[in-house]
Amino acid sequence: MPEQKKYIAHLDLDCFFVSVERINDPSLIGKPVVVGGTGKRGVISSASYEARAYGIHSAMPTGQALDLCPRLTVVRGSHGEYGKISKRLYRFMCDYAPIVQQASIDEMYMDFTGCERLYNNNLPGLMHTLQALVKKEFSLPCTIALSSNKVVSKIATGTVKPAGIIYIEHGLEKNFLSPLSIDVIPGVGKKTELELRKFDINFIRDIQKMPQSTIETILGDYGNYIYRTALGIGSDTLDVEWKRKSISNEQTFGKDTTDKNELLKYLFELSESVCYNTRRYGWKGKTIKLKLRYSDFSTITRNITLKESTNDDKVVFDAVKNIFLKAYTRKMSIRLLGVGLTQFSEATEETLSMFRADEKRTHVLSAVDKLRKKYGDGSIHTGSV
DNA sequence: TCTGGGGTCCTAGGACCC
DNA sequence: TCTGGGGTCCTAGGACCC
Repeated sequence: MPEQKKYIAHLDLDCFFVSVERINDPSLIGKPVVVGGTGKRGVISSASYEARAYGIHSAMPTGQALDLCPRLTVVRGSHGEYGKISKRLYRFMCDYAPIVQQASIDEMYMDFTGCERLYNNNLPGLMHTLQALVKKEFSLPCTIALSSNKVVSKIATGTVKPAGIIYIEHGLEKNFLSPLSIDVIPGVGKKTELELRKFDINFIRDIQKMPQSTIETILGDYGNYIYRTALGIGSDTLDVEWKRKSISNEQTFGKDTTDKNELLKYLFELSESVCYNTRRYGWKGKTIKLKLRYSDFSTITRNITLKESTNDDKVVFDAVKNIFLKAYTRKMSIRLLGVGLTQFSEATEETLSMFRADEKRTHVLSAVDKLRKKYGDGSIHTGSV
């Protein structure tokens, strides 16, 4: 029996956050609009195509975007809603594809291998149907690509956005990729792009033409991945069992500060919210991470691994406070602090009730969590510094 | 109006153990 | 005893993605 042909689709929602806001407020349709921070230090997280025409893109400071387009509409956005819609769309697609992988809040892969006959030997036609269904059922525009593997499909959606459909036939992957710029390869960011351009490598065809060893000399082991991608070779296996590996919370202040008491107060709140989220998963973390960004944007991180995993606000705060006081050495104001938890284990009933004192504290914490759920996040704290 | 917030993965060095 | 070699865990930093 000949090897089965793989059919991997990549679906990408077009300027997802903006599209959702346009459902809530149709007056935004057709206008340059962005979702992002409206404050002094805000940045863009999603830009409509009308806004992109002005050179506006995600991660750009909002102020800069307003300079480029003074009539730009900036919407704060409702991130909880985006996650819910994303989940609904995932479940919707599970009715059409036997395997679906949620790749991010606005992207998914679908494996249609073996479904050719089910869809009348017309999978490209199915892509059009799905696109129309997403528009009809979710009022969201999207782009879909179909090819033999994930990375080719992902690159392909990027070439036909927004509202595009593209099908790369088996065997034509290399031809399709050859005229494209190197920076469309997922994983090639600013640094790698610059490094490759130094060697006059500007298009994927430049990589296709060179021996694999050359690119490996430039990029090390990473060159192997880049080389294979350039040839159109990539994974055709979907990862459906993704598990979160860290939970963190960070905050950039409205104004930089050197006030230690104020900074400790922030660390306390960050510790609280990280622990709250960790408890919601029923997990405990063993490694606690502190992130500190000075006003000159230089950033340091400090870790500490505990003997026992925890999701207790006080334990995390005490550890974070400790490493913060040691790490804050420069006489410079701070613009951001972050707290994170990793190395998770399940917080089993057994471990939760190992000690009486612990148990008592767990009761207090779950009572606090209930109140939080009822009255919102900022309503209650378990103490203060 | 200079630069958010949530993540993942990789590297490299040091500690420590056998 | 002028000092190997793996393996694993931990830490710090950095590139990258959405």
